[in-house]
Amino acid sequence: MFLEQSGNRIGLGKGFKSMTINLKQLSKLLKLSPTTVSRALADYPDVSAKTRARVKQMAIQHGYQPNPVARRLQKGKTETIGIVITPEQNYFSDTFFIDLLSGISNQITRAGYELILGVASDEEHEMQSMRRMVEGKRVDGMILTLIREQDPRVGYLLDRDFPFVLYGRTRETRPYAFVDMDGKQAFEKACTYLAGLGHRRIALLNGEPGFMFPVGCREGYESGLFHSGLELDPDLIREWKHKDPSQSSYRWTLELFKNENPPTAILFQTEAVNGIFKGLDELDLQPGKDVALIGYDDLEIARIHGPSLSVLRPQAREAGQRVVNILMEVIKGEDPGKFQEIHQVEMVIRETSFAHPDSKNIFRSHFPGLKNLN
Amino acid sequence: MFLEQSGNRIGLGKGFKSMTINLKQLSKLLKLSPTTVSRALADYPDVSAKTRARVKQMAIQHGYQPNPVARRLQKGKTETIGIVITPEQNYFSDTFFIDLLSGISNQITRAGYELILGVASDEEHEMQSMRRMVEGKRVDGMILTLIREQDPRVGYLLDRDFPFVLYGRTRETRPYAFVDMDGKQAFEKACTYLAGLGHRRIALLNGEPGFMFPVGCREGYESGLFHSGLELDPDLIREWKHKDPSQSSYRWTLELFKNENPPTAILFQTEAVNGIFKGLDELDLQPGKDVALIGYDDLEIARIHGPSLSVLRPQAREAGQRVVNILMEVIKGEDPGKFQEIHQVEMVIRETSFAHPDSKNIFRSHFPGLKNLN
DNA sequence: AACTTTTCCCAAAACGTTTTGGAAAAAGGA
DNA sequence: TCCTTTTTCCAAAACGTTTTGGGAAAAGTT
Repeated sequence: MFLEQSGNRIGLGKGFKSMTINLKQLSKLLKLSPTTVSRALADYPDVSAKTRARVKQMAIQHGYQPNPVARRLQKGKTETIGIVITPEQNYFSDTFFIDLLSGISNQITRAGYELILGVASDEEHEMQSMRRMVEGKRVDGMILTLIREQDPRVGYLLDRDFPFVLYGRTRETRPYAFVDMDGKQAFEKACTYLAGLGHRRIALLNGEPGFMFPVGCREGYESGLFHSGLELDPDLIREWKHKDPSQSSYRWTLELFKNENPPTAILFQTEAVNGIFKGLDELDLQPGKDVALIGYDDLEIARIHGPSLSVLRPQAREAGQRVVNILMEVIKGEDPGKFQEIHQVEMVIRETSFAHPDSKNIFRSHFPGLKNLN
Repeated sequence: MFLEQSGNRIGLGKGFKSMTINLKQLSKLLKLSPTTVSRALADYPDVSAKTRARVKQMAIQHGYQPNPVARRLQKGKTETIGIVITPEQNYFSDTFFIDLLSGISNQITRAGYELILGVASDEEHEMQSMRRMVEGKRVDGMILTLIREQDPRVGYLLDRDFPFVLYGRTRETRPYAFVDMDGKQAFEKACTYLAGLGHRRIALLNGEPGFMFPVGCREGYESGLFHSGLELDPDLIREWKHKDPSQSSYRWTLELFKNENPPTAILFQTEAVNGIFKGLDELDLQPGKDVALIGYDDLEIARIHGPSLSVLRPQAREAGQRVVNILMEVIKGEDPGKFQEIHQVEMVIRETSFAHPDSKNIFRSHFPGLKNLN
């Protein structure tokens, strides 16, 4: 009764902000030692059920929450994990990266941890931002994205035995933890699928070299061609740039069709879709009719252009959650080498991937002798 | 000499991670008290220039950095500021939001602070995430974006006198700090400009109602019409949705031109550009020829579609930096009401905003009597 | 009744800083 | 030389937790 009156109603005017309660104050209220209160809240068995209940009730009544900074100091952990993103990261283009981040963030919150964010304009600042976090003892672990084939960040972290998890993979012989999408399998599946629809000239508009992701895509593409009995034609492979996915993909699309034996299908990352559609439009080619398309990533733009885009759809949220769960294990001291996950990517067939009659005509015009188109 | 040998070369194999040095250890090395070392590094005047130099040199030699967690506890500050983003935030669509974030992040780092990120799936989780930061004493201040007309977050923070800065504005009578773009002035400028080019039917494809941003855009639009002696036609105003900017803007574009007296120009947020271009294409209208376009935000997609898009270009990076600088002042105890900034937005004229002959023809066909088109 | 075990609680130390309130030594003034 | 001022340093306290290492009381055991 007294408590109700003294605790909440009054003092609301101004000092509300400072009305946060202390462990010491709480323990005084309970006529217990701080030790016991702390242990009661942490469910230690050496505090009686009765007092534990009493403590907890009083704690919620006063809205007590342990000061995280103090706990971190005592525990010797920052309860924080770090991530550095870069604007170049056109992963940001649409829902994909935010989905990944969403999975990461939610899982981190669930663990009572914090996510600190660095934004770096280039490769050098990226490293600098990470070093600040690591050497400044600001985080317990790092999450790395947009991995390059040769990625100095990985070596750096391995050298000092600092916990980290990659979203993606890199060329590194020492064992490390990662979660990656099976881009290879995805592109192989898409390529085989298109071949099955009768396409014989399948182009690849791939991501920027230097990064690891396009490597898998290309492997899958080549493997898909091989298993379909098709030959690899270097002229059908192009790379768009991270800085201007639309412009570069537009340019490459035009170039692809200057080929005397142009493609009837294109595999690409969905970031590039605007450029491709513009290029095709300019060439008077209809997506899903004259040219089949399958994009990697199911972005919002994938659904706006003329016929809706068939896509390979990675589960970004789930991947983000796994990255965090794994990182927590690594922080606990588990062997990072044990955690190497490759997630399957589903294929969503929409309108751009069907072998249209016109597509077959184009095809025939190139190979007039052929009959069985499968 | 001895130091070189003992310090770096050896011990690299494994224990590197634990090779971080302490204030106590450092002071022992220097044969000084921790007090003096701490004060030397903080440039207090009561430590002699000689020892200060000695301390600093030893500090960098051993790579000493004060443990931020310990400092935070002692200083009673978290040295951390929080931000919560939501996937709905299609601000993420392209460079705009990442630019804002980049400005924020860099300035925070410069101040020696940390940026912690929450990702919330909806309005409710947004609040929840913020409360965790505030009531959990995890941050010294908050940055709010994507502000709604009635935004419960603002009231919440004002109620407990917690430092925060808005990127944007809301309907709230109590004084608070914000940085906002002058969307009103921008749209007024664009509208007036188009009117000056002879356009008499100017449409507005505005952002989702409920948010504050579209309010200013509309005000500017109406004001621009008024100053150009044009009448407001409610039929020329539509709103796209955050969830699917392309789809909804596509739909509304088609609808706009069902009007018996259709627009010859459209003002919109660039997020919606894909839908508009698709709609116009379907209607066989050429952007920059049959219809003038000016978008708000200079995104990468603004440059890919047929003619390059004229845009209103807010300086996101600068705004982000200002937000942080202001927040630091508010945290120090300055009156938030003193910090209310409205930044100008520049207009970049490219290809879609010129009054093309055809545009005038369309215009004439609607107002056959008129002569002076300005 | 005496001894052992279990239950329940707590005082003190520790985490790594910064700040407070001097104190010793050096320098200046008479 | 003695007193005052300035310079230079430091011991101790504090920030708010959690963990360590018991210790007293209660309950069991013989």
